Amino acid sequence: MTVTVRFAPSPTGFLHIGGARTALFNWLFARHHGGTFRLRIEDTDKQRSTKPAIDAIIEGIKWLGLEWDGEIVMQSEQMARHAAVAAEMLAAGTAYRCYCSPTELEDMRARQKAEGKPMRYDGTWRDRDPADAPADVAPVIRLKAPRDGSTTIEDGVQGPVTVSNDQLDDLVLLRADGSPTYMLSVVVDDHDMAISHVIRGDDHLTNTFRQAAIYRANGWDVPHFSHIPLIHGADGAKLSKRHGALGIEAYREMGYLPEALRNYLLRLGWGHGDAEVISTEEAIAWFDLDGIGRSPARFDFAKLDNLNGHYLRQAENTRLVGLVAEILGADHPISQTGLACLHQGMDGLKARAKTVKELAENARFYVAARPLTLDAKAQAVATPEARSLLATLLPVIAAQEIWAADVLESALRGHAEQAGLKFGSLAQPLRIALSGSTMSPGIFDVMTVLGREETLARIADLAAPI
RNA sequence: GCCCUCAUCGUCUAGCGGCUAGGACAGCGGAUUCUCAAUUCGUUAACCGGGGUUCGAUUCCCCGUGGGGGCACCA
Repeated sequence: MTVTVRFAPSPTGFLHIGGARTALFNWLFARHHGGTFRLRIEDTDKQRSTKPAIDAIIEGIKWLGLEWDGEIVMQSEQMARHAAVAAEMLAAGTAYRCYCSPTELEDMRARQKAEGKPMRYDGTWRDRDPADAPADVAPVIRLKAPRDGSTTIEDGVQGPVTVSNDQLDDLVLLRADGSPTYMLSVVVDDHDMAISHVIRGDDHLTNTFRQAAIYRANGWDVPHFSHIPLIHGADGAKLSKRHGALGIEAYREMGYLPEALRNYLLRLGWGHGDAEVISTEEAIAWFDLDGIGRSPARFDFAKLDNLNGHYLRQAENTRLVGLVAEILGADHPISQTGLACLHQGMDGLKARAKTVKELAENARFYVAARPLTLDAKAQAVATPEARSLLATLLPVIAAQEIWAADVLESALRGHAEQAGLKFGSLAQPLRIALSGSTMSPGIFDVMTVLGREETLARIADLAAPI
């Protein structure tokens, strides 16, 4: 069987984390089966769809590395086709015109709610003579849905799910203004695009029964559905705008790597034995519907951080320098020597960061101009004693002919021993002189990266005058 | 209100009738160490409740409780 899947976001906002995971699962499923992954923008709601949202979604998908196949389908461009299908259904007798006004429908629902009955269209116009149609009311077109029996779908995640057909009403296919509803549009588009598997959020599960009725009314094959549970916030509440429902670009800005986010999202709601760190190749090889969990998962930044740190350590230095320079360069342009320092110091830097943002902050001292500003903790270390200690260290360091980490280390350890000092007691003053902070990569690596001249100058800046 | 659905450590999960209920993150303790990380060793911690079915239930069934979703001329 040819596998064709799609990701079909509606551009009424950014690409949020749940959507990103849905896209990822679809992409992996397609790649796993050597199938096709399509992108369709469901922009039929002209009021709420915006161009910036479309761009943000496309950018987000690209950033995540989920390349789609073929052209992007804009749902709004298919509206004439959707309307034509509605007309065919009318002609075939699988749909009918309904002249109920919105007020009548509201009253109907209010009455049903009061009586404790399910809120559904009662089928007033289903069998009524079209001759009774009021002349001044524009009708909607409704599906003539099956009323008896029940509908079962074999969901790839939830298993068989059955709903009694009396729970389903005659949904609107075409609005009074002639525009298609979402229910019609998705079904027609999925059929036209030959979608074989629909993998989407849980929130569509009960809609699936209505959609299945549209497929059947047209004699079309019903695709295989899989409904994945939604992602919740850390507190278990539904992800809302104020509850961490951030756009994917926010994660980039927070300093997460796309491969880390992919790995995290994959594990959130999908498992493969004990596998935790999963490469994209492995993900493609292993991904299956069976592994998708049935219960909603909470988003956990601590685990994302851990994974991100892992991928940061794996990442190419050149790439990281580029990302860091982008952040640091926003304040001041970075000099060539600064860039060189970032390159050379990156091994030491990336081992200590969880996010690109943190990496950039930790790297700042390499590109900072003298004299360095000491942070609060560093200031506490910069006592008069520490300053005079630095003064005594200066000639020892300056005397080194060979500027290399191991040479500097043995020189300073030797000096500490001679002076009867613990090595740690001179390491911290040196660290704050070199980096302005109480934590940094190893001081000998820092010295090597900064070079003799800059190292001596930074120490001299802080050393007590002799 | 009606319908659908879910339920294992704090979190993500493994388990698919018989296990000392496993792993990962976080936490805690130790080792290492020039700081912070990384690394490494160890450790705390879970089957929502009640009924069944069965020789035996985390696992199957029912009820309850709790969470989520849907019930539009939104998508």
